[in-house]
Amino acid sequence: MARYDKEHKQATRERIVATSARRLKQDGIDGSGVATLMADAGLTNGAFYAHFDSKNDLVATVVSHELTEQAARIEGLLPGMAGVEQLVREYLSPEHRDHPNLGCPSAALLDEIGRSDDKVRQAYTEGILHVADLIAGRVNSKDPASARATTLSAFALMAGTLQVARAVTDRALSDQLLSAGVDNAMALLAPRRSRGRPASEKAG
Amino acid sequence: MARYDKEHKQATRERIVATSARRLKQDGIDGSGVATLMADAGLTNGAFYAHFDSKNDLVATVVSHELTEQAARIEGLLPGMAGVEQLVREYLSPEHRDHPNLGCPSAALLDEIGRSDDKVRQAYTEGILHVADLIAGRVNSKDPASARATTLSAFALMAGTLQVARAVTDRALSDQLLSAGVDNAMALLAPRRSRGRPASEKAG
DNA sequence: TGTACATCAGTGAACGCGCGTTCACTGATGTAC
DNA sequence: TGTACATCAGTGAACGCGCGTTCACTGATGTAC
Repeated sequence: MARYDKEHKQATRERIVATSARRLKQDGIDGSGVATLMADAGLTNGAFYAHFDSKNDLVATVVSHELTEQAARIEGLLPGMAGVEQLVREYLSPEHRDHPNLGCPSAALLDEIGRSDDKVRQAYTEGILHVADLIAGRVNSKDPASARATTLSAFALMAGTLQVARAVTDRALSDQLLSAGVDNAMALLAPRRSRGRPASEKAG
Repeated sequence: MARYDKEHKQATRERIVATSARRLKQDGIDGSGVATLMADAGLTNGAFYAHFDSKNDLVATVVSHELTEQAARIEGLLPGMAGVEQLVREYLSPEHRDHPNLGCPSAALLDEIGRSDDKVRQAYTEGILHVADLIAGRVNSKDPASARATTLSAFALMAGTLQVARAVTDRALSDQLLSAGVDNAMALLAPRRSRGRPASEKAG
C-alpha cells in the first residue's frame, strides 16, 4: 500500500506517537517493546523504522509531544491562581493516580527518563521548562525571578506524591498523601502572608 | 563447594542484596538482568535461585533492605530539626544527584516500583512509612497527627526534585532545582510562624 | 473512461542477543570413623 | 592424625521467549497515457 495522500504517513506517525505514549506510561520505557508499541497502533514491527530512527527516537518524540500537550492543557485552565489550584487538584486526584496511561509522563516515567540518553533528556528539559514557565506566569510571587524555581519544586512535590501514591499498597494512606499533597503544593505556590498554621494541617 | 559454616550462605545472600541494590538503582529494575546482578556479586546466574524465589523476590528484598538502611542513617543524624536539615541538604546535594547507585531507592526507582507486583509495593509501603515516621518524630508540628502527611509531602518533593535534577540536561538548572528544593522542603517541615516571604525566594 | 505502471507504506521473517528460569552436574568442605 | 564420604553452594548449558533492528518483499494507491 502506498502513494497515499501526503498526510497519510504523517497521520500514521502521529497515531504511533499517541498510542505509544499510553503504552510507555503504562508499562514503562524498558517495559514496552517495539512490536507491542506498533501493535497498539494497528501495525507490525517492521514498519517502525520507516517512522523513527530508533526506539529512543520515538521515546524522545513522545516525551516532547506529551509535554506540549500538557502545556496546552494548562493554557486552557481557569485564569490566574484559580487555574493553578484546579491543576493541582486534578493532578493529585485518585483518577490521575489510577490511570497512569492517560496521565502525566513525569509521574509515570521520570526515573527512567533520567537514565535515558541525551536526546530524551533534552526533550524533557525543554518540555518541562515550558510547562513550568506557563504555571509560574500565573503564580503571584513577590519575587518573579524565583517563581520558576518555586513552581518546579511544587511540580516535583506533585509528581513525587503521585509516584508514592501509586507505589503504596494502602489505599487509605494513598488517598491521604494526595490530599496532603494538594495543601502542601498550594502552600508553596500561594503562600499566605500570615499563615498561623501550615496548610498541611487541614489534611488530617 | 559446600558444607560451609552456617553463616556462609547467609553472607552470600547479603552480598547479592548489597551489590544488586547498587545495580538496580543505577540501571533500573527492568534494566538489570539476573545474570548481571549475580556477576556483580561474583557469582553465575544459576546460583540465583538458591537464594531467591524470583527476580521479584530479590527486588522486594532489596527495597526493604534499602529503606531499613535509610532508617538507620536517619537515626544517626544530629538530634531534632538540625538532623532534618542535615538530611535535606545531603539528600538534595549534587553528590546524591550524581551517584544514584549509592543513593535513595525512591529517587532511583519509584515509578518502576509503582509498576511492580504486590510484594515489592508492600515492602516499599512498610519501609517508607517507617522512614517517614522517624522523620516526623523530629518535626515540631503543632498538630502531630498531620506530621506524617507533611513529612511524606516533603519527602515526595525531595525525591521528585532529585529525579527532575537527574533528568534535565542543563547543569545550572539542575543545581538551582536542588537549591530551591532545600528551601521549599524546609518550608514544609519547619514553617516559620511569621514568614514574610516564601523560603523559596532565598534560592534566586 | 480504461489500463499499465511506478511508488512506497506496511509486512513478516530473520538477525544476534539477553531475558528469567531450570537443572544435571561439580567439587571444596566439615564430619564420621 | 588420616581417610572416605555425604553435603550442598555454586556452575554453566539449556529452555522458550521477547528484545531492537534489518531487509527482501507485497500490494493498494495515484498518475500517465
